[in-house]
Amino acid sequence: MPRLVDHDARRREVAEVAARLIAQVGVERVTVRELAKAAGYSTAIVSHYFADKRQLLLFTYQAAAQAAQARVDAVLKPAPDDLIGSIEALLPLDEERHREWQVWLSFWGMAIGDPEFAAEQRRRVLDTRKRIEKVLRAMAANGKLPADSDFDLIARELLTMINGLAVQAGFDPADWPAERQRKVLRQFVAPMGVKD
Amino acid sequence: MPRLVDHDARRREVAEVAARLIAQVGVERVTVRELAKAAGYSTAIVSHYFADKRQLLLFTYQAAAQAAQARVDAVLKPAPDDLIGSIEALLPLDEERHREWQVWLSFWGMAIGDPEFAAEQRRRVLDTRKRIEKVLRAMAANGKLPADSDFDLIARELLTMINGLAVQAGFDPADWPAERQRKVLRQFVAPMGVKD
Amino acid sequence: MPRLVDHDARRREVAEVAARLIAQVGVERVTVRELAKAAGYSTAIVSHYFADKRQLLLFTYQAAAQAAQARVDAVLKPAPDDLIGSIEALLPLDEERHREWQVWLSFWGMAIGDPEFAAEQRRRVLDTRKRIEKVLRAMAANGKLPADSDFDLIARELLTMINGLAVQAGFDPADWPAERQRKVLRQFVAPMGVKD
Amino acid sequence: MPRLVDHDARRREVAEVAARLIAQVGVERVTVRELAKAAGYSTAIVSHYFADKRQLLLFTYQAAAQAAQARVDAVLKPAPDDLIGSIEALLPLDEERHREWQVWLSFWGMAIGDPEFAAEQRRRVLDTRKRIEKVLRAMAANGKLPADSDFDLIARELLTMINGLAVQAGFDPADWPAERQRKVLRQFVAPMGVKD
DNA sequence: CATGAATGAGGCTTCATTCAT
DNA sequence: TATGAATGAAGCCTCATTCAT
Repeated sequence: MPRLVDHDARRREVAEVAARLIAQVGVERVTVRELAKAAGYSTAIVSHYFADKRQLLLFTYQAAAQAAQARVDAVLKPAPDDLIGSIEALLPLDEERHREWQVWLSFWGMAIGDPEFAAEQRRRVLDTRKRIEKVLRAMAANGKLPADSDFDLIARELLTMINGLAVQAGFDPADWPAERQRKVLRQFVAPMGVKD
Repeated sequence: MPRLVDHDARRREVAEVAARLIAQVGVERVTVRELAKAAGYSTAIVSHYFADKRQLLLFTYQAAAQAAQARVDAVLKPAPDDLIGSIEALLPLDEERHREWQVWLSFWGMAIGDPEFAAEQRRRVLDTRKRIEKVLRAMAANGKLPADSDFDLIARELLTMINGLAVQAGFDPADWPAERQRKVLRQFVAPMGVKD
Repeated sequence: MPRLVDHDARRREVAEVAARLIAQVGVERVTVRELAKAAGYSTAIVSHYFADKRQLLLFTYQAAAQAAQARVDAVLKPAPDDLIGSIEALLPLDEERHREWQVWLSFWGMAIGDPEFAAEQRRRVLDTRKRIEKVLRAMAANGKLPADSDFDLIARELLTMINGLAVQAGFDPADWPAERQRKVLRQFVAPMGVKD
Repeated sequence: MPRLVDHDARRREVAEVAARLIAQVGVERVTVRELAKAAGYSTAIVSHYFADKRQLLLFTYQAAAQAAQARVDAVLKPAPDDLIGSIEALLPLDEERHREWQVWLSFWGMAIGDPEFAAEQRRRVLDTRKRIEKVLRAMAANGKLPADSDFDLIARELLTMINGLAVQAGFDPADWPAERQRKVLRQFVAPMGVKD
């Protein structure tokens, strides 16, 4: 009987290596050879677990998105109205999340001129916005936000800020230490009329 | 007597074509051949006017940045404290500026893993922020803003918003018509205590 | 006690599947993976039952040759001088034999540049010619053919015709229905002075 | 001004090298690298002059077909009813034509499973048959053949013989010296009632 | 100044084969 | 006996760059 391998686990493993590489050199400069070397396999490993290099990248993108979501969910599970917490789970406040944003930024570049990745990006933005909106509604239910707020608009503003912060911190982390990011975040949230 | 050619004009011309191509297919998928064809020159055009493909791209980046700056300057010259106007000169409110942001987004992808382009990006962000700060100070001088405002912080917030809006509008222009962008912009600016 | 497997039967089974595949896609495009899938085994099937992919193909070639011979023998057993019958047993008159010729044609292509397969092909031609010659001598013995005929030459002519027909019918079966093949066959045989 | 090159001549040159290689190792084992080496160019030469390796092979096939036709035409121009001559122009009677048939045989193998090459093969067969038929009609016009002959059928028989001879001579040239091929040819033509 | 020809490096992918289980 | 995992070699192709003209 042959050695059996958890196919999905191996895919995630490869995708994880890919993400690390992307953060370092950019999606478009990730080569199968480099990836294989970094993962400790031969170049054929990619074709073994993915139909295509493209499929690997798509999977990597989605895996990264899921990881980010999971982080947010972990915050919201005990406190479904923890707006600040769920946003901070997304911001590049530490090394790990900084690296994650490097990956997003790189994928954005790829999405220009690649309709499928652009669509994926749109999907993710929409999804994140809906989650933020849900948090806002939970806040309203708890009296932390006026019930007649324009939840969609506020969610858009918040996501706008998140993306904007991430872009800047992504390219200039030294100029955007966690404290400064949090300060801007508070500044944005303050005028929303949030009550504690 | 050799035919004289305006070297710099030719460089700008090529960069303009490059920018158009980048917006369509992404920086990393722009090939010298495609560029030459689009520009109506031979493939040797790059080596002729630029040391390198890389230099061409860098020049393209800088040229695009200058064009954006010029647009802002045109607004500020008659009205140095026109905050909304100068910001709107940057947002992807119409087809042309949308295309310009596609170029930025694409360059961001390239900047991941390319220190020189990342530095260029940092430079540009800093520069833009300084310009916004200058507008804010002009506003303060005209009594439109409290004199003790944290100009740096506000400029950061505004640029954060600009980048955030551009990312989202860049990938989903249908979801971000000019009016919606302006609405978010006003929403951001309102709590700043701007007086007219 | 290990499960006993009829090694040879398994080899023939695999070769049969290989022949089917060859007729569809050509020898050179038959992959072990595809073959394994079609046969319902794992990719290691080849190494198990054959030293090599090459040996598998050689075996397939020989098995196909034997099948054709068996068909001829079945005709000649009851009637050793049935020239027309034995030739028709070789011609691509129906779907099955058409498929068989696809296999031969494909192997011919492989034989170019492959001395071993070329030798195999020569062997088969020689063998078939000898069998035809034997039929001719049987005919002579039965008074159906002048005893002083040049049996070798006639056999060569007949095999020439068989191969020629098969090539054309192989690539254009619609243009070579059984009837037309038989017509040409009769036309060739007629001047030989065959008596019934 | 750049060095100009006769594009078509270069294509024919490359195709000629390809044909030589095909006769040696078989179409499917011709690699771009080997071809480039044999032609004295870099591997990029193929993509330079052909869209594809496949296109190169198709071109090679067609170029070889044209060369064969030209040889036949050269015979028929001064003597449009020279049946034997035009057929001999096709048979593998010398080294050059033997090599040419190696190429055909190899392409046949490729045509199995490749509809486009199979169609090309059908086209060529049909074309050659029509040319033979034309010769037959010229013969009839000159009283060398009964006017009511079944020209189509005779042409089919002759082409059948040509192909059959070529296959056998192709794989066993030692067994098929020119004289033997001619002998079979005469044997075939004799019963047709040709008058000189 | 400008070009088309030609290159060499390197990318992705496919495939027969080997190996531990 | 039989398997799925994994490999390394090799294939085709693309591309930025160089060079003679």
